[in-house]
Amino acid sequence: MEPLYKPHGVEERWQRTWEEEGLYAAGAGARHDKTFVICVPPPNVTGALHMGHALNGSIQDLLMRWHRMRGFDTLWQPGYDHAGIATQNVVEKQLALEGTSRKELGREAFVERVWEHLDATGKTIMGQFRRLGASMDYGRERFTMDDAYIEAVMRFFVHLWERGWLYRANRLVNWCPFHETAISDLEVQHVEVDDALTYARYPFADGPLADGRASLTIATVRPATILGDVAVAVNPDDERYRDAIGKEVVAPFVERPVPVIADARVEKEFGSGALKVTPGHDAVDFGIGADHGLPTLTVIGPDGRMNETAGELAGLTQEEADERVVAWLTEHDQLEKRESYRHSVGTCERCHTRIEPLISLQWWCAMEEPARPALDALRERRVRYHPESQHQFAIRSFEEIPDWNISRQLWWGHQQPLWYCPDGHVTCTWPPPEACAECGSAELERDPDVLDTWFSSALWPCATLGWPERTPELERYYPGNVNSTAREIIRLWENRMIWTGLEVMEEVPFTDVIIHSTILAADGRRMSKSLGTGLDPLDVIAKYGADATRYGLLKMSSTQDVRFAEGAIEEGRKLANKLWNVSRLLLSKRAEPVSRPQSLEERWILARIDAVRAEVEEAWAQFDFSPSVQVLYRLIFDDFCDWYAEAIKPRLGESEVRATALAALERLLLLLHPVMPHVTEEIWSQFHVDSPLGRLIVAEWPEAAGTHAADLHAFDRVQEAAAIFRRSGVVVELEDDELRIFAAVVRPERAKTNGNAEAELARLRVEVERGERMLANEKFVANAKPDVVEAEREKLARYRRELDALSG
RNA sequence: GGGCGCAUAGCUCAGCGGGAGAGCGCUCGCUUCACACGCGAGAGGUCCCUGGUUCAAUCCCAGGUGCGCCCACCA
Repeated sequence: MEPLYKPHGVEERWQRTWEEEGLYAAGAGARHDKTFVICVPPPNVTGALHMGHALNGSIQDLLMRWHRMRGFDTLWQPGYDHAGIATQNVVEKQLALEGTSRKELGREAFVERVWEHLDATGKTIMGQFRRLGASMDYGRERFTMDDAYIEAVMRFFVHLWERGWLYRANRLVNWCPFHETAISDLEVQHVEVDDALTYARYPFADGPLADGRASLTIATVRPATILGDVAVAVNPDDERYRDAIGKEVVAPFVERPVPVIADARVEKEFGSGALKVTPGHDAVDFGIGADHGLPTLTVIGPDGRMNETAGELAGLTQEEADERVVAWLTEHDQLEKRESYRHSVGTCERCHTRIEPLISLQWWCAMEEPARPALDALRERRVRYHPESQHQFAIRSFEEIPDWNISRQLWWGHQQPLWYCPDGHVTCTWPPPEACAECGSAELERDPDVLDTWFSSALWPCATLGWPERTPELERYYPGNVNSTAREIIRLWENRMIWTGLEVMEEVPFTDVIIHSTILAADGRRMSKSLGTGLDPLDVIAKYGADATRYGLLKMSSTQDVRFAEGAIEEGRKLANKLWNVSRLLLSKRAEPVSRPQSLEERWILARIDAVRAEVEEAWAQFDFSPSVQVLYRLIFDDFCDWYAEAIKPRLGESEVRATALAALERLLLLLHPVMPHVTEEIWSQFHVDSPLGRLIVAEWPEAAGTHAADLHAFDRVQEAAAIFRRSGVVVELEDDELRIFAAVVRPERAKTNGNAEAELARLRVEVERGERMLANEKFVANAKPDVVEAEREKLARYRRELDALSG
C-alpha cells in the first residue's frame, strides 16, 4: 500500500455515510436526556464559504461531535438569511448587466426575479459546510423567508407595536443613493479617501467689519452643499470671530444671506475655524440646526443628484455641481484655496456607494426598555461572551444603545405589517386587517418598506424552532447552549437575539457566545475578495483535506487577529498521515497469544492519554481550542508514535501487546475525532466494522484506564536517560523494564557513541549549582508554593544522581 | 477621538511569576522492515524600550514606541 494517507475520497465517503445513516440528525446516538444545542449563524443565502465560516464551522463541529460522543441529545440546525440589501444588490447588478433595472421591472416582478435567482444559484453554502465535515442536521434547513418564518417576523413586529416601542420619525439617516434606502450606522463602512478641501469666502452682508475684514472663510469638502447652507457657525471661544457673531454673511452661488452663529461643536483648529451649516446633509449640522431653530434645506435627492431646490444645478451629479460651484467661486474671486485632504467617508458596505446623509421618514424601535432585561442577563452572566473582553464590550453596547431604524426602502425582505387609511391612521395587525383600527375605513394601503435584515435574524433561535407555535422542538431545544461568531456582529446580531429571546420566550437563547479570531491574509491585511487577499477554504481543503484544514484553523483560533499560516494546515496534514501510518503498523502484524501483565510503556501510554484527555476536555469546556490541538499533536507524534510504538514494535507479534496497542489507539481516535473526524473514522472502521452504532461519530467515551502517575514518572526517567545518552553516550541507571524500553527506542547499536560527555557534565554541574542556590534561599523556601519547592528538591536530587552516574 | 488586542527563534504562533517552546525553514547524520510527507542530532532569542512591585519578572503594574482590528458626526 502507498505509505501516504490520501484524504480525498475518504472524506467525501464518510460525509455521505454519516448523513445517510442519519448520524447528523438531532438526537442521533443520544444516551441521556441532556440536550446540547448550537445556534448557527445563518449565512447569506447567496454567500459562498469563506475562511471565517470555515473556522467557525470547525469550532462548532468540534463541540457538536464532542457532546454527541458524550451521549447528549444534540441539535445543530442549519439555515440561510435572506440578507435583504446584500441579495437585492446582487440581483440589481445582474439586471444592470442586462441593461434593465428593478424600477423597470416593478416590485412584483423584481421579487419574483430574486426568487428565481436564489433557486438557480442560492443556498449552495451548506454543500460546502458538508465538505468541511460539519455535522449539521441538514434535513432541518430553515430560511428567513420561509412562510413559517415570515409568520414569526410579522407576529414579533406586532408584538413590539403592542408594547409601544415602535414609532415613526423624520431624522437624518444614512442614505445609500444606489439602493435608495436608509441603512443603519452599523452597515456604513468608513473608508479613507483623498478629497479636496475648498476654502470659500462668504462676504459680510452689511459690508466690512469694524476691523476692515470683508468676508469670512469656511472650509468644505463638498462645495455643492453650499446651496443648502442656512448659517455659518464658529466656536464661541474663538477670538478671531467674536465680532462676526450675530452678523450675516452671504452664501456664495445662491447669494443668500445667512446668520453667523456660535456653537461649541465647531472645532477651532479645523480648516478656517468657521463651519458652514447644512442641516439637510450633515449629521453635525443637523444637530446644530435643530438647536438653533434653523430651517433645513434639502438640495440633494434620494438618487444622490441635485434636486429642484438646487435651481439651475438640478439634475446634476454632486461632482458636476461641485465643479460649477467652484467655478462660480473662482469667477467671483471668492475661492481662497483648494488643498488636498485625506479623510474618512461613509460608504454602503454592500455597494460601496458614498453615503448621503438625508432627512427621511423612518420607523424606529425604541431600545432602552427592551435592552434592560438583556443587560441584566449579561451582568448576571446568564449569558457569557468568551473571551471576557468581548463580554464587557457587549455590556457597554447595551448600556448606550441608540434606537433602531428598522425600515428599509428595499423590495426584497419582510414588508412591514403596517397599513395606512386615507386619513393617515396607522393600523398594525397580523394577519392583515380588514379595516382601519381607528376609523374603520376599508381603504387601506400597506407600507411599502421592508424590515432591516437583522430584524428577522434577531429571531433566529426561536423562529427556527417554530415560534410563535409552541412546537415540541421549541419545548425541547430552547434555550440552546452555544453561539459562535465573529466580533463585528455582536451588536448587529448577538445582543439582539438575547433581548428578543427574553422578550418572547422569557429566557436567554443560549448561555455562551464564542467570539472567534479573525483570520487575516498572510500579509496581515484583511481577507477580502475586492482586495484580492481572499483565500478560498475549499481550495485549502482540496489541497490538504478537510481534517487538516480543521486542525490548522483551530490552531489559528487563539488570538483576536491571526495571520493565515499555511504551515498550521500542513501540520494537520502531517498528523493525519502519521496516525494513519501508525495504525497500519498496529494492524499489519499477525499476533500469537502470549499471556503477561501490562508492561511499563503500556501503563504509561494509557495514563498519558487519560491525562491529555482531561486537559483537552477542560480546555474545550472553556472554549479554548488552539492549545488543545497542539497537545494532541504532541501526544500522537511524540508519545504514541516515537516512544510507545517504537518500544512495543519488537513485540507486536504478541497478542497481548497488540490488544493493548489497539485499545490505546482507540482512545486516541476518540480524543482526536472532534478535531479530525474523517481520518479517525477511517481507521476506527477497520476494527469496528458492523452497525452504525460502531461509528466513531456516536461512539461512547470510555472511563479512564485507571493507570498511575507513578508510571508517568518512571517513563520520564527513561526519556531523560535517552536524552543524556544521545548527547554523551552514557546510560544512567535504569530498572530492567526501563532499560528494555530504552534499548528498543534508542537502539544503541545505531546511535552515535562519540557524543560529548564533558558537555553533559558541565550542563549538569550548572543545574546542580542553580538548584542548590535556590534551595539555600530562605525567602524562596518560605514564600514559594510547597509543590514548587518540592519539585526543585526532586530536580536537584535527580541532577546529582545523574552527575554521579556520569562522572563515576 | 473612544474601545479592544498584539509585540517571544528567519516566518506563523504557543507559554504568562521559579530551568526560553512548537510547526515551517536552515545545518549535519541515517534506505531503522508504519511513515524519507520519516527518524535522530544541531544552529538560531538583550522574550519591543524605560521604570516599578517581588527573594525571584518574558509573565504582574505604570509610562513609552510600533502595529492590527472595531466603534465614532472634525466640516
